[in-house]
Formats: sequence, C-alpha cells, structure tokens
Amino acid sequence: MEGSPAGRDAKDALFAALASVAKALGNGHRTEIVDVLAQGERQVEEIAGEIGQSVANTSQHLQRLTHAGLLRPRRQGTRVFYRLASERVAELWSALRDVATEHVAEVEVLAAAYLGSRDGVEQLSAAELAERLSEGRVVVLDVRPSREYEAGHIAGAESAPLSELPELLDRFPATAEFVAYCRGPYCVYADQAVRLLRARGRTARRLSTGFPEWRRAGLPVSLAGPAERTETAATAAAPPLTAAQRADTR
Amino acid sequence: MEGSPAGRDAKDALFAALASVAKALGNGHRTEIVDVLAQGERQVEEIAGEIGQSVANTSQHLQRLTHAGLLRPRRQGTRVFYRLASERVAELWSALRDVATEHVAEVEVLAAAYLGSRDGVEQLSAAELAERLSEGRVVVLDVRPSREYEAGHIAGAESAPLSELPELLDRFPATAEFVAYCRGPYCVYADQAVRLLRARGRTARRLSTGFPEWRRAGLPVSLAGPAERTETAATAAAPPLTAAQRADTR
DNA sequence: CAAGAAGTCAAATGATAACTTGAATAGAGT
DNA sequence: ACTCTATTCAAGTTATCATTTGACTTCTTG
Repeated sequence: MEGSPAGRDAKDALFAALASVAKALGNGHRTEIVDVLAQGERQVEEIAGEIGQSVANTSQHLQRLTHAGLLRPRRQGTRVFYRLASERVAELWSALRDVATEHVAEVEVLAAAYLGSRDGVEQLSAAELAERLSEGRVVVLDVRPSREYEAGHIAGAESAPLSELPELLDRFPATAEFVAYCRGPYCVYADQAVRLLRARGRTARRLSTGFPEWRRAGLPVSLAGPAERTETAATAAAPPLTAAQRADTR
Repeated sequence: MEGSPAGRDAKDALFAALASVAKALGNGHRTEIVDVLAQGERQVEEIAGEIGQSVANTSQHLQRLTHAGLLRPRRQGTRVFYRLASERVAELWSALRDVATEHVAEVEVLAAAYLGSRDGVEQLSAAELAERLSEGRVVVLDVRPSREYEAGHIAGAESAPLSELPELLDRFPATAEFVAYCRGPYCVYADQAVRLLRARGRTARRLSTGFPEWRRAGLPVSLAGPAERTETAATAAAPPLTAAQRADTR
C-alpha cells in the first residue's frame, strides 16, 4: 500500500511535474529574471541587460520560465513583455530566498561580496519602518530606477535614484532620519545609498527587504494607474496576503 | 550602474547560490523525499522504499538535498535519520506546490491519474474543518500509517490506516460525518478513504491539504512527546505562522 | 575479531542543460 | 515591397545530472 508499484509511475509523473517549477528556478540567471520581474513587466532586451546575458540566451530562459508557468508574456506589436504569472510566484521566490538565506552558509559570504561590507549598513524591518512612517519620523528614499518608482512605491517615499541622490540631499534637514529601500534584500542600491548618506554625516538605514515584499504585506503603497491612487492595508485587494508577512517582520 | 560589469560576477554568484536551493528541489524524487520528510524524520532505507528507488540512488539524492541546506541528517549508530532543516523548508515546498497547482495545467491531469477520479471526493478547507471540529460535528480520520499518526496528528483525530478502516467503521453511527486527511494535498490515502466510506453509504470528505499544513497554520494538534501534549493556536510556539495560512484557507 | 547491516563512494552510461552563433520570423515605418 | 527592430529558432559544444553497479566504510553484535 505504501510504495506499492500500483500508482508508482503516476506518482512519479505528478511529483516530476511539481518539481518542474523548481527546475525552472534552478538557475541563477532565471532567479535574477524573476527578481527583476517582481518589480514589474519588462521586455526581453531590458531583461537581457539586467542579467548581463545575450538576448538569444535570455529569450530561452524566458521561455523556460514561461513553460514552467512562472511567467505570462504579453505581445505588443513586435515587442513581448514578460511578467510574473501571479503574486504567488513572487511569494515562491521569497520563500526560496529565505530558505537559502537561512540554510546556505555560502549566501552570506556571496552577499557580502556583492553588496559590499555591510558594516555600518544597519537594517530595519518592514514592521518597524511602517511604524516610524506613520509617525512621520523618517524620510523614505526609493533608490530604484525612477521607472520602478513610478510603477509603484511605498506611500510617502521620495524617488532618489543613486545618481541623483547627492543633489536631493539639500532638501532635507541635517537631522533627518533616512531609510533607503530598493528591489529586495539582495539589491545593492539601498546599501550603496546608505553608505553614501553616512559618508556625508547623515543618519541612514536600509529596509531589510524591498518593495514587492512591502506591497505583499499589505502595507501602504502608491501605485501607478488611471489616476494615481494610494492603497493601504485597508483598501488593498481582498485577501490580507498573510503569506508575505513573515518575510517582512523578521 | 544597472548591468554594470562591476558587480556582475558577484551578483551572478549570489543568485546562483540562491538558485541552488531550487535546483535541489528540481527533481521529482527529491520533491517526494521532502514531502515524506515533512511528516517527520526517516532513515535512508525507509525513504528509498517510499520513493521506489534504490538505496544508493536515494542516498545521493539525500546528499544533494543536504548540501543544498534543505535537510539535516542525524547519525545514530549505523543509521542516519534525515529530517527537514527547518519549518521554512516545508513552507517552501508548500509554496512550490501551490504555484505548480495554479499555473501548471499538467498537474491537474497527473493528479487525477494518480489520485483516481476526484468525482465524489469532496474537499474541505482547513478553516472549515477547524470550525466543524470545534463544534464536535465531525469524525476526523487520520489515514496515514499509524507511525505518522503517533508522531503527531490533528487534535481529536482517530488513527485509521486504510487497511484497518473497514473494521473501525462499526464504532461510528451511520449518520456520522467523516473527514479524512493524510500527508498533503497530493496524498492518495485520503481520497481512497473517502471513496471507501462513500461506497459504504457513509458521508465523507477529505481535508484539502494535510497534517503539516494544518500544524503550520497553528491549528490544534496532538504531538508525541515526553508526556503527550495537546497544542492549540494559543499554546503553540511564539510566532503565529502566518505564512502557512493561505495554503490552508483556500 | 568475524559477520552482518546501513549507508556511502566511485566510475560509467545515456540524457539534459547552458551558452554561442547565425539564420529565420513577424510587425512597423517608409 | 523594402528595411529595420525585436524576438525566436536551430544546431553544435561543453558541462552537469540521474541512475546503476559493485566496492568500501563504519557501526553493532555474537
């Protein structure tokens, strides 16, 4: 009854199909793609640029992800825009990242190598930021490319791409408490912004996660739309999106 | 600044490390292993039996999972017991299954082939079951092997492995409303139990998920321990385990 | 210390994967 | 119809994966 050869082949086929989704995520370039698309849809060439691969190769990766059900392409004339198939895909990516962060020792080392020394880059959880934000005690900086800011950002955040950050600084009092965020926990921009700010004697920390996680947690965001609208946990889409919250409150 | 070749190699290495976890799950046999281990620790030979593979091959799969950080082995004399590295691994498995279920059309077909026609096997969400259970309106049957029942089960459930189910039936009134559950959404036992019960004119449904999901949702369970104890959401470990809840309430 | 049991290792196999290169589509603009 | 652009396809190479087989290690027990 247990390992009965009865349903053996059927069971193997079923679990192989479940595993096919993991297989699609089992490549560094494809996880990078998912990470980028968590910010919003992109066309092939843009994605290729982001992951530093040829367009042909990127196209094949995109097709594997699509066939695995993780992406949904949208044709527009000669262009193809890819986006995540659903919010759940972003949640899966989050869960994967969390497990890797917790159980793969190598990740810590590689993250330090990529993000730079994290000494002096203090982190802040989404819950803490939400609290301070509601009390108006912080200046929140969105250091992603401005296009991503425009597609949606933390309610009340300023757009401050790294290149423009120095000039923007004069607008804020010397005592301002800054919090920078970008795409996710392994996005460099926020770390660089914090280092830049601290080098200029400012008080700055980074959000431990990124915009997609903040949004999934139902925290207040501003989204691009017919008319720009601000959503909060109260007005957000029906289900309270519990799955994302652990990722944010740690 | 974007695809700057500066941190290119470091970024690739980091994302490759994150993807390594997905790679470990990217094989049907290994996902089966994770599914089994979500019920509790097992030794190599048992696992090999469950997945219908040779011990040597199973051992290598177990080692890949271990090196990826998903499992934690425990030696005891000549035996090695494998278990999931943490609850988060089970959450990752859940997230993966959910995405596959939602976005991979093939899964539905293969599930039907493995579980048998699901006509007449009505499902019940964990939330619904929790409600009926608290009102004492159902008989909950744990149709996993009794060892798994003993390691932990839904509070108030009866152990009813398929082979013993027919005899047990006499103990319950003809009007009893049964709910069967087993390892997870793709576990056959519960479906078979429901069909068996209905063939005998009983009223029966299956829990849509399984014991691990129920437990992670903080719903009441009985766990094996020094003294058998019953835990509920109130007495359970500190964080309310929000991540699991979506999986259960659907 | 010999014998057995439980796992692991090593080598060999056929199958997939990743990336490159160059060619092929398929809309859009002229 | 020509041409440009964005994307995909096809073929080929090298690397990695899954599985089998048989030998090996390491504990336990007589």
